[in-house]
Amino acid sequence: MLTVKEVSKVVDLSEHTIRYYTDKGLIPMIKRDKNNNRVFDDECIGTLITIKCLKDTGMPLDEIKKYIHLYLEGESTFDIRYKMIVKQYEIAKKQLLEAEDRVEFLKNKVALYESQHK
Amino acid sequence: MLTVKEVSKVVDLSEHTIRYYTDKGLIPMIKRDKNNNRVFDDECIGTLITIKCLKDTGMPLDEIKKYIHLYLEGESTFDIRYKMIVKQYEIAKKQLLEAEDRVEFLKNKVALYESQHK
DNA sequence: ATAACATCTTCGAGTAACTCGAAGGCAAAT
DNA sequence: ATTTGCCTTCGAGTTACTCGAAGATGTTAT
Repeated sequence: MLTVKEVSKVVDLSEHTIRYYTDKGLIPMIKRDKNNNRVFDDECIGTLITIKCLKDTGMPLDEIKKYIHLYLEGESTFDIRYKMIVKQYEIAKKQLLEAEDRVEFLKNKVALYESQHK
Repeated sequence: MLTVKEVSKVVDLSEHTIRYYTDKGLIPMIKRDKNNNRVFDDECIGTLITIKCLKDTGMPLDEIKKYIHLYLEGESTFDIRYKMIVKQYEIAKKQLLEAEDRVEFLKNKVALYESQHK
């Protein structure tokens, strides 16, 4: 059972961002303790990790929210959720190629600078 | 010599975004034709490609602008420019690892969905 | 020649996803 | 008892787009 500050370290997102996500309804299973503080269990943390991955593949928060809620609806939403994940998987693979290109590009730039350094 | 529309296809950025960049001063060497239309030569396109790469490694537009202008100042700014590029190169390598992790994560999710599909 | 169309321009408003700081509540430590 | 530290909510500000409207200009069709 972790606090906002603790999960912010675990998932590497700012405390502000984590509160923003909970308030937007992206982690609907989150509970509060007797002092009204957010408490994160393993399910919440797993959800946050999924949110982060989907966000980083460019999925808008509204669509991520939809995915989480479809998941909570159960088996009947299997097909649509599967399609959503496959789509992001394709995007992730494309992003990987682009990341490789950027590394190449900057590696060449660095090499160029170093060749000019007398 | 290309128009906004043409470069938008070459570098895969929207026409709006390209105008936004020129108006922000990120492509200071850009010229206008007799009808006041933006015209992009090879140098402009090279600059745009560099801008896109730096932006995708998370550099803010203001800092990219600074880099471009330092470049135009010549040799005296060599060291600072070199440091800026090395920094983004390190970030690009980190992003590559993260992109790999996302592909792995989503690949596993897809596999999980497919194992449950009867 | 004139009308229609495409493509360019500027401008201002709107949006997503943070990002920050202030003001205040509660609980343990000195 | 008060200071420290972490939590809360709220509202404002920022970045980087993103969009659409209104208008100038140049090209093509009749």
